[in-house]
Amino acid sequence: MKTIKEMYRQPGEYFGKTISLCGWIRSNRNSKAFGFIELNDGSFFKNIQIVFEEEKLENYKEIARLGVGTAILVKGVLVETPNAKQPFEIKAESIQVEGHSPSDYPLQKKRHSFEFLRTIAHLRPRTNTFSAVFRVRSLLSYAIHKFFQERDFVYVHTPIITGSDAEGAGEMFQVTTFDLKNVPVTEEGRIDYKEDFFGRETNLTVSGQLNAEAYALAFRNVYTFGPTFRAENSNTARHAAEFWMIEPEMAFADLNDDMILAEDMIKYIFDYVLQHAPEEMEFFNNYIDKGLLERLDNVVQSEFGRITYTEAVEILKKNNDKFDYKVEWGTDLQTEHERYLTEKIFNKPVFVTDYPKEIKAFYMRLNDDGKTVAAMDLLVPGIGEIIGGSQREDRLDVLDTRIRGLGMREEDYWWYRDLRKYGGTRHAGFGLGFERAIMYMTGMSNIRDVIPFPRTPRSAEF
RNA sequence: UCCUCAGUAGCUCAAUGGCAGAGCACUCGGCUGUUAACCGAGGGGUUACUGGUUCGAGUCCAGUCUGGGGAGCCA
Repeated sequence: MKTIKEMYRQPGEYFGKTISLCGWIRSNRNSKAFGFIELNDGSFFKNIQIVFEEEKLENYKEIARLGVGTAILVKGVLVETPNAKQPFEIKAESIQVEGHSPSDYPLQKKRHSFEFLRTIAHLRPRTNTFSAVFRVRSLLSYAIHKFFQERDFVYVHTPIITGSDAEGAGEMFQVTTFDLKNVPVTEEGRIDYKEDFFGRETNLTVSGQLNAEAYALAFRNVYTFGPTFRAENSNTARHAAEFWMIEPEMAFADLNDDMILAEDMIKYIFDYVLQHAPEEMEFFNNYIDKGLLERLDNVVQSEFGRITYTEAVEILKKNNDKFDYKVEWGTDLQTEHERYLTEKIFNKPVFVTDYPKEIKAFYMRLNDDGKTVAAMDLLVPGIGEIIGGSQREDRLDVLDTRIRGLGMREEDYWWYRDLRKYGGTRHAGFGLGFERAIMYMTGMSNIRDVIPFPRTPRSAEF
């Protein structure tokens, strides 16, 4: 059994030879005595054309009637077709049906809306677009591991179930074995979590960062790559309740090292996919986003922009008449401001650094000005924030002041504080939204279309 | 959660308050090199749901549900 990918990659090896292929019919056109089947076997983005003739097949009439989606086994000879649209085709000697596809098969050999395809998430990987998206997702995933492994980063599996609501970052999904119709309560009438499975309140993780820091302070350079959960009622094209995140963490590194790593990583993984999925990338460029390849080439070759929050505010304030929300130092940048920076001012990815401490998380390192923290966001055209990172606060007394100032309890962070107490050092890391990277890479504009079975508010059908 | 737009055949969409329509798909027939093949015929509807206005509602009004786009939160 051969694959269609082998035909396309080394056609010369197979010309004139009889080969077997199995796959699914994408289209079937025929006339009285001959017909053409577009076959896709999942090994490759493109299809191969099967020519079948009445005089060669005893089951010609049956084959001519087969619908889109039918699984078949084909034996035939690969021949060159220099004057046709396709480079070669299979002259069938026999075609056997493996699985029929009745006429109510929802996929047609024409364009469907992404909205409709989301309602048939189990069938949409059989379409061109989703075939390309999910092969790129796989390659991008591999490229990320390759990038970090080549640099001797240690891959750490941080927990999915967590006992800390660490960052206070958004709503969390609670994990419990309680019978929700009969929850144990204490004498004071509160929920008695001591009776729950873990003996405490637990949730699905919103970030592996705090755990990754512990391993960075042992292995120096580490990364996590796994699922993350946010129970926010976010209804946008860029948010999902379950998504994947890559979180590198480096000891003996500052914010500048962090940005260098982020830039190197983005360039490396994009370049890897461009080289290993040329057919898919060309498809995206032609049918999803016309300027895609040009923009990605620009990303791989250009230096990312860098600007401090304070400088960005100065620029944006001069253009305040263009914005619905006026910019003022101390407020967080709105989407419209971020897009203006990355799309109009820089026209390429840009790091914005050193945000006011009030609008950033407690673990970010306080700068010498006492007003800002060593944080960085990487903004990219079309998507917005794709990476958020920082140098971590490694001075225990400063960290404690921050924790208390935010009304949090030091004892809840006892092990995190231990990392500063015993051999603490400067360290930094960031979080890359994996799906946002895929969106940027493919031009797909909705996060629901780059996750195989997406989970969003009111939606977990598959 | 807020703002906004939409929901009509399997899909993509038309239809001035007055007979429910087209293209594609599907079924049947035809066709000797097709490329989302082509030609002919046919079947296919609780107009998202509930209520209201009206002689008459796909169309107007109210509510609900679902989806898209935008915002917030963020990755």
